[in-house]
Amino acid sequence: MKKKTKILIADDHSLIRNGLLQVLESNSELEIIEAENGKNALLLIQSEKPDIAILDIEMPEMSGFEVAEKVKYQGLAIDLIFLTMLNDETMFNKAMDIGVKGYVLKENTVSEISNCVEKVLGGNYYISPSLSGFLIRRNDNSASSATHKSGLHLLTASEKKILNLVSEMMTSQEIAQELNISIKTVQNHRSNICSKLELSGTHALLKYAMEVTKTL
Amino acid sequence: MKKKTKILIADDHSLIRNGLLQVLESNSELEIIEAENGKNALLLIQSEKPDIAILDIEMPEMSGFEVAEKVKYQGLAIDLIFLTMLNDETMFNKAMDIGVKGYVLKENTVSEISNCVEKVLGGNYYISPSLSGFLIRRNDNSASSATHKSGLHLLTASEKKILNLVSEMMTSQEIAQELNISIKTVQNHRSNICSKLELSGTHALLKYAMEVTKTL
DNA sequence: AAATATATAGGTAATTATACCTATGTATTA
DNA sequence: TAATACATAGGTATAATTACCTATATATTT
Repeated sequence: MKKKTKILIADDHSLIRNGLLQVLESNSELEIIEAENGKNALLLIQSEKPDIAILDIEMPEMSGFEVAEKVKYQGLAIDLIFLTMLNDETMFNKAMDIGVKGYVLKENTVSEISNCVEKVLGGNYYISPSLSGFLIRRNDNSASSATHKSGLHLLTASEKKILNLVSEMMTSQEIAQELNISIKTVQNHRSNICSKLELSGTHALLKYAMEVTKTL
Repeated sequence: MKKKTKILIADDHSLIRNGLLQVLESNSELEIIEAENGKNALLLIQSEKPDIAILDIEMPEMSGFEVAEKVKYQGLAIDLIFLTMLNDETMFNKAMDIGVKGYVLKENTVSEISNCVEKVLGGNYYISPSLSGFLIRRNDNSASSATHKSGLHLLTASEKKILNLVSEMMTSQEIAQELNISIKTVQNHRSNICSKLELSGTHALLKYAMEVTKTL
């Protein structure tokens, strides 16, 4: 008796889980297990050792991305597929960096999911066509000399520390007190970050800081 | 031969439509038709005259809410159920005002949908328990004058509109251009919102606006 | 030893946000 | 009719952010 391919579906929306189950169950080669949050997904990956995990990125307890990080860190032999509502380029790049094999948007058709699963089972990648722009841009960038989208690599340790506090909407005055340094130092760091990242405008830095940190 | 109850499912995500179909088809009393956007939903409501329409609010071409407005305006005999990702209190109140009979969050369980359909078919309302807070607050408002947690109820229509734009980190200047009004008007609205909500501090309003909108 | 990067701190100016005012026209309510 | 709420717009003041400077001490690299 041939061993079935085991697939984990992790999504907090039972409606979505149901839909996926429906699509995937039509292939009798597959054994399907489910998790309703990231924490359980990780536990099931560890105990049930599925071949593939389809992870919703936006989940309670632990995000799909966090699950992926831990899975990769622990060196578990599993292929990961991200399923998400948001076509966020930063998240997409982070997913590619971490070695995710499939990336599908929920707004795509049902058949995309089964295509994706088949491709990944065959050892290939599958990226939603809607995201091909991200993929092209990504290749262009790694070909030339590494212009990160986030630009975080350009920043020094102090600048990153301050960027974090900025992302929490702290004023320069508050940051200065927090770090026991002069407000002028904080202002200079902020200004330097802005010029390094080529940010200009009233709340450009705050906007950037929140965008960068919100997906972490 | 008894006439079947006809239900329209309108959602742009085929995954969701599939899930709903699965749940509702287990009841053989129901005849189900589908629409993948608001425009087609309205056309099908007019031509097929279903008894109930389950409308996704966030749809291309025409939102579920717009469909509901037109349906009510035309006096069509149909009960409406909103199915949405976002637990937006403003939208919820607008839905109740317009006479929507059911309001279910996609994050709720599948069984909620069938519960909801049954209740509405029986002539009752069905609101997701997750939204009971909205409902209570709504009742409190019409009765006494309660203190909302978010305080959004204290704001006028213009103030809410501006709060939304603030949450997108737009400057007063940008908001003024967007709305074709004076920057002073915008600044005054911002200031008034701050005092109404008892916000004080440098970016208090921005912080509040982002917190309120991020959980929707 | 010289050059470079970094953290620190000060100066100045322009723009913005908040915090107070006043005031007018309109619409609704008592 | 009088009172109230609201959207609009202006004035003034303070604090904050961004955008430019300069400058010093320390550590690292060449």
